[in-house]
Amino acid sequence: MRVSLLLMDLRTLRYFVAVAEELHFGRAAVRLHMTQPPLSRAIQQLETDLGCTLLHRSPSGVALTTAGAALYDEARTLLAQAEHVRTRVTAVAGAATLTVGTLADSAEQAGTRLAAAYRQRHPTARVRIREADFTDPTAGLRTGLVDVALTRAPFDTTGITIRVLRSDPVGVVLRADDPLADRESLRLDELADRRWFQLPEGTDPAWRAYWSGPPAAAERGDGPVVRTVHECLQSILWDGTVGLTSLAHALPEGLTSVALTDKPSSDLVIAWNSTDTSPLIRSFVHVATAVYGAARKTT
Amino acid sequence: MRVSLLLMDLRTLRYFVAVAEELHFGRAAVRLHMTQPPLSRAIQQLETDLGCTLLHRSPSGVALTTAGAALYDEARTLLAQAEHVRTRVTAVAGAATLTVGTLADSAEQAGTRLAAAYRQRHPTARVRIREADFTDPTAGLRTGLVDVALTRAPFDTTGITIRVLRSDPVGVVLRADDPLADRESLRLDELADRRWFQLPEGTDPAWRAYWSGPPAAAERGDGPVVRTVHECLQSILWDGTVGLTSLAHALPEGLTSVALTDKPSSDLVIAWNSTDTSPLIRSFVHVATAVYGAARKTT
DNA sequence: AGCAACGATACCCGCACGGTATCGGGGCGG
DNA sequence: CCGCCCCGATACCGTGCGGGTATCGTTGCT
Repeated sequence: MRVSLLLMDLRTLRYFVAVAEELHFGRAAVRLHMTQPPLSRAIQQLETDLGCTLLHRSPSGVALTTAGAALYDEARTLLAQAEHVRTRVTAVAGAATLTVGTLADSAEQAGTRLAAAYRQRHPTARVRIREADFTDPTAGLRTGLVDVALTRAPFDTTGITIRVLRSDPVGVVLRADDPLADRESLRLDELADRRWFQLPEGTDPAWRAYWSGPPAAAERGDGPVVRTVHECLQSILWDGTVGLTSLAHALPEGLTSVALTDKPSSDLVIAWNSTDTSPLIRSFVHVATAVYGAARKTT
Repeated sequence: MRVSLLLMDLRTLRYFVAVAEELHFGRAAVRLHMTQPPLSRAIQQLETDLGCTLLHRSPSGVALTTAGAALYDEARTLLAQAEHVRTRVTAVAGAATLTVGTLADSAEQAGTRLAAAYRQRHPTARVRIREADFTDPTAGLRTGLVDVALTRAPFDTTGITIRVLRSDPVGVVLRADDPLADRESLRLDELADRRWFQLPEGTDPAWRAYWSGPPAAAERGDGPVVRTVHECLQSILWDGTVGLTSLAHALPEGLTSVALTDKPSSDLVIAWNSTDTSPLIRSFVHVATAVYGAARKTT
């Protein structure tokens, strides 16, 4: 029968406060980052809920009724107290620390937006960043060095839960004066005879296989073993090695990237230990999926 | 991008308070008139929102963390203050009066449930009931005697907005010793030669036509003119007249009703002047549609 | 070991919230 | 005086979330 009917929640009160201060639905809607019609409706519902008129409407504007003025005062203090509750509780919870592992430049610019958004929501939490090199695609998740990792698939996910944040096409990085540097796109096997990066032995096999160039080159194993982005770029510049990269990156002078037609895209993922259900991690994942688009959960 | 993410609304806090007091998700869910799974989820979301664990879960029960205990105190006071806001604002609005018109027994038992639910939501509002007779299907809406009417369609709805609350089959009322009283169902024309009630001249034509029996009888106009339920019943008992009624009613001793196969159902409606948008009326309509099932709006 | 209790998870559905498009009506200028 | 404009209200639509049912995993007790 649905008789709850309690519409006076904090969201609606925030709406009303905005309208009461702007005395104009359109401007209030802008301030609330929404459009005018649902705001009008929300205020109407609030009025029917309380059973009294809060605003005098006229085509030239809006004025508060006495009840509206009363609600404005009450609502402001209530909202302030609600914020107070947040800070109080998180203060009692103490300064928790969340350690985020990133794989080289996986996070790039969005990572800073992510950290900013997260710090805004959890001002008391400490966020430590630990940047990993190519020896560990989990960036320290398994060893417990970090709580959550921004990294790139694929790697062994037993015991680890990941969420795909984005899927980037992958290309090959060449010196700008390479004969193939001007091509629109390439196939992997066109570069099978080049020297390709190798990842260090002992790293995750799936991950090593994905990033180590074409199978033939990986088999030969005549390329340099790289651990950092810097090593990759230097070796390309110095001895003409080639290597894979996500095409979203900016490259230094003297290097270009060419799209590959036969290499599956690389997933930027956020990962955490499946057994670790701390709210800070949940919240971080939540913010991350919000900052990037929608995402699907796996493993 | 959806970055609002402010889950700490009053509803969620009510949930948490219930769990904190019961220390048991199942019992808390019962108290909240819901089931356990969405409650678990809501608390989880609250924890990720605040970024700290509020409850220690174990298969044998639940315990508050220090943060949980803090939130419990804060939340209780905040909820109390929220209720305070309600009462404060409605008090400032003053004791408004809502006059409800009912058409004879249209409201019947559900009417009392409606009034109870409405009084519970608006303790300060005065509700006056004005019972109308059959001379006015709007029960005083047009003349401004009432703000809102519980009545029966059809009638002229220009300038009036109605919502159908329910649709009742209509039957004919007979003396229990009438030769046709034992029939399972009847057609209207089987009773065309009887004397039928007539409604007073000058009432709404559509309404008069609907309730005045078969066209032939209405044409003859040889039945008594009735204004009240009492008059109807008395005239059936005394001189064998017959009349229409919604089959939902209980009838006094000595009378029975028989279903009619060729009479369209009668709509129980709630009606108000279209120009009258007072929140009290909106709220009353809202409660009414909740008390009866879902409903559709017309005119 | 088996069972019972309890919270968590998976999955589904209806609705409410927020969006776009449009209306109505009062004020003001040409 | 008519037409345009401003502003709030309404209509309608799509989607995400809050609720539901069914089931699982774990733990403790018998």
